[in-house]
Amino acid sequence: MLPRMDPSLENKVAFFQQIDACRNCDDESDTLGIEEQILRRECKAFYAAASATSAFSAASVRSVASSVATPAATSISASVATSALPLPFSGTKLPASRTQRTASDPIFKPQNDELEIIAVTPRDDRSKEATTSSLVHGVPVDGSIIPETEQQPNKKIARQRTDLTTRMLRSQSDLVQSSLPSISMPKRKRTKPLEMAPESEQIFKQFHFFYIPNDDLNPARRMRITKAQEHGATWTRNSAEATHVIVDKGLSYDDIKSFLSKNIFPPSSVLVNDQYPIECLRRRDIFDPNNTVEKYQYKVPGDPTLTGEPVLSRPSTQDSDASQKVKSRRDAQPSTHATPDCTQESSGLVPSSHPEEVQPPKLATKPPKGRAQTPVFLDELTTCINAVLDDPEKHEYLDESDPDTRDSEKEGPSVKKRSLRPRGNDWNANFRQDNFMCMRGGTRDRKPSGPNAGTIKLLEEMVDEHILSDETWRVHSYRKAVATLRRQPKEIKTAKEAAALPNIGKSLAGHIEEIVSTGHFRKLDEIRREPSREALKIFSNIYGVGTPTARRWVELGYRTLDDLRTKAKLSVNQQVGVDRYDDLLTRIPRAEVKALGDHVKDVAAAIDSSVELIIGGSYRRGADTSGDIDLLITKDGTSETQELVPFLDKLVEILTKEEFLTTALASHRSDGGNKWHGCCVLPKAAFPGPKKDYRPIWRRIDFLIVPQTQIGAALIYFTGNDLFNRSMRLLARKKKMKLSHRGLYGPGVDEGKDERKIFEILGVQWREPHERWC
DNA sequence: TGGCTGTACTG
DNA sequence: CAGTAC
DNA sequence: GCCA
DNA sequence: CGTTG
DNA sequence: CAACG
Repeated sequence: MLPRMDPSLENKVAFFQQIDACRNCDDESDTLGIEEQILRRECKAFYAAASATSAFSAASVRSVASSVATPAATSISASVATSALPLPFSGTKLPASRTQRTASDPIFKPQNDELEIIAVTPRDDRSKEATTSSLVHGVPVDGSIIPETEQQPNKKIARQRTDLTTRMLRSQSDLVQSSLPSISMPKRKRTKPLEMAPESEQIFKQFHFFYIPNDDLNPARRMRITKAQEHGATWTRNSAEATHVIVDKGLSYDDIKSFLSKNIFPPSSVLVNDQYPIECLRRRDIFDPNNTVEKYQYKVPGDPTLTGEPVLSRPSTQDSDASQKVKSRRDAQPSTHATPDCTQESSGLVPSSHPEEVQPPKLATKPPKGRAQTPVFLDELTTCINAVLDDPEKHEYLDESDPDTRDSEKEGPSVKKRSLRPRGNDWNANFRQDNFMCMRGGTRDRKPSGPNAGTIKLLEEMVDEHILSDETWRVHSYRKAVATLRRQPKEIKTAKEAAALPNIGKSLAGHIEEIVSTGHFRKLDEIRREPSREALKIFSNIYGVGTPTARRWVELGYRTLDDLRTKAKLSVNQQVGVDRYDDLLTRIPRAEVKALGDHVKDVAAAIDSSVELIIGGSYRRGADTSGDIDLLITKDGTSETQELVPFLDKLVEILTKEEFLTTALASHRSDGGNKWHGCCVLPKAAFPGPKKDYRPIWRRIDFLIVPQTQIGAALIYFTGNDLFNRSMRLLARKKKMKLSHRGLYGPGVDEGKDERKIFEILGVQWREPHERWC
């Protein structure tokens, strides 16, 4: 084990960093009055989140990437990733393993940037650095940093909360970037060694950032500050010299207004939220936060200038616009209701708490704005969806390369405002509109109609064939193309027309034309003619059977389910899949999903009335039938999955005893078991009609226990749909963050509790569950 | 030419 | 790890 | 299969 | 046989 | 599960 671990070195490094960060969370001494409370609050939250979380891992990223590629070629990297995976404990048992988990868990948190840095750093420096840094704080750093290839997560790494006695008050000078491109890397204590970015990326040079709270006690904030410094920014504590006032996420204008009024900020200073610097880095450009496509994405919630001005009012403009000045407008504002409802959806930032609506939400949300017409924002989700399955053009702003950008450094401290290309796009509006259309169909399926219904149907059939052929990426492309086609208001008849659309290339365009003109899709017909195709299809519909297995069986000469029953060796899950083949393929009427969910809720309430159950999946999106039932189980005040394990065990035990649950399909394995997969049947008692007609139909049901700190991310994940999730994740990644069912992570970002905030951070306009069909 | 979502269990 | 599922 |  | 991938 | 120690 030890020797092999080398590959996970990065993770280890990151792990230590995190521990370090956590440790510092406890740090309290502070001097800044107003922020003090805020700070503490934040630290606490972060600490909890950090310990409960585990999703941010480069390893997993790699793993995913590799899994996508050719199986053979990727095995190595994949294995590496796997080996580094900390298991999120299992639910049911193994208290022992838990200890280990605690230690390994944090490994997940590494941030991209850090890993990169580490990767480049020479080993020698590392150890040296580590030592140094530990001294810096006068705090014994737990197990030296990554000694060598040796250490294993195994070693007990106690997450000690050393009271940070040594809360160093950094002097301004310390804060300012050390001009020396330190050789060492900020592995452990990054107090001083800043890993300065290349000259070309010193986009913040000449800028003085003033943070609120203005300290680096919060690990997340510290990370952001460090990042900024590495890119040339100066961290100032002198409000008078601030060029940018960066307000932490979670703080609204109201929270800071008094602070603003008590200090003097230059009129030219810019008030932005913590996302702004991050975005600047991503774009490598100091853009105008007031004039971006994302509109108020970088403003502080409640900022009077936010509500006050119509979105378009100030086109590009220069600093002239007083709107972003921090200065004195503090007086006027509060009145401007903090809830900029109409102005921008971005207002979403509003701390409005939503315990999470449990079901398809109240209609209220929809009504917004009369200015709906404004093509103005395409929120990024739209963007991301487009990214994933649509329009290419609106991506431009994501460009990374840009030699041009940096040259213009000379400008004064004034903010350089560069408007991003305003994208004109009506089609975007169309897109949105269409999307709605889809949904609206209402409870019913929204597919029957549509100008391209015929074409879509054949293409979807082809998708199925490609699935059987295990042509993953082709399937992906077809799906995206279908999604594009689905939202076209007019019928696409020629290849040329088709090819002009996003996600439809030469090949598919040709197919489309063929379908439209001949009414047939030869390729499809051919494939279907293949003998054994039928068996292949039957087999891969078995739960627990994928195309490889199905194909193998076909090669072995099997053709029917009976063949399998008598001749094939079936895994436990596959046995269930075969035995209950028809049941599990039968769609579940919405009413039954609800009935099943209600039953579980009743039982759950009897065990612990404070536990909350939410039916996710397509049901939450408003589907009239579902393929299975997803139940998210959470409880107020929980921050770790473990806390709900006992409950889940009990729930399953009872439901099994009363024969609601008929079989378990998965859930165990050592640790990290946060879910239970199995089958259930509607209780006879609940069956409408004569008992004699009652035929229990086995349904797939999944329970997922989620600490409250991750419920938002979990909801997003388990609400889907697929394309929607992929879009979100892709977008997150483009923004150097990572989204998983546990939360959204990235430099300075760690959000899992609030579904809306995740949308916000990603710059995606909020969408109700029923609007998430892509 | 390489990427295309991200995580966890099974055998 | 390959395969499968969500 | 599409895209950057 | 238990672990690892 | 297959490979490994």
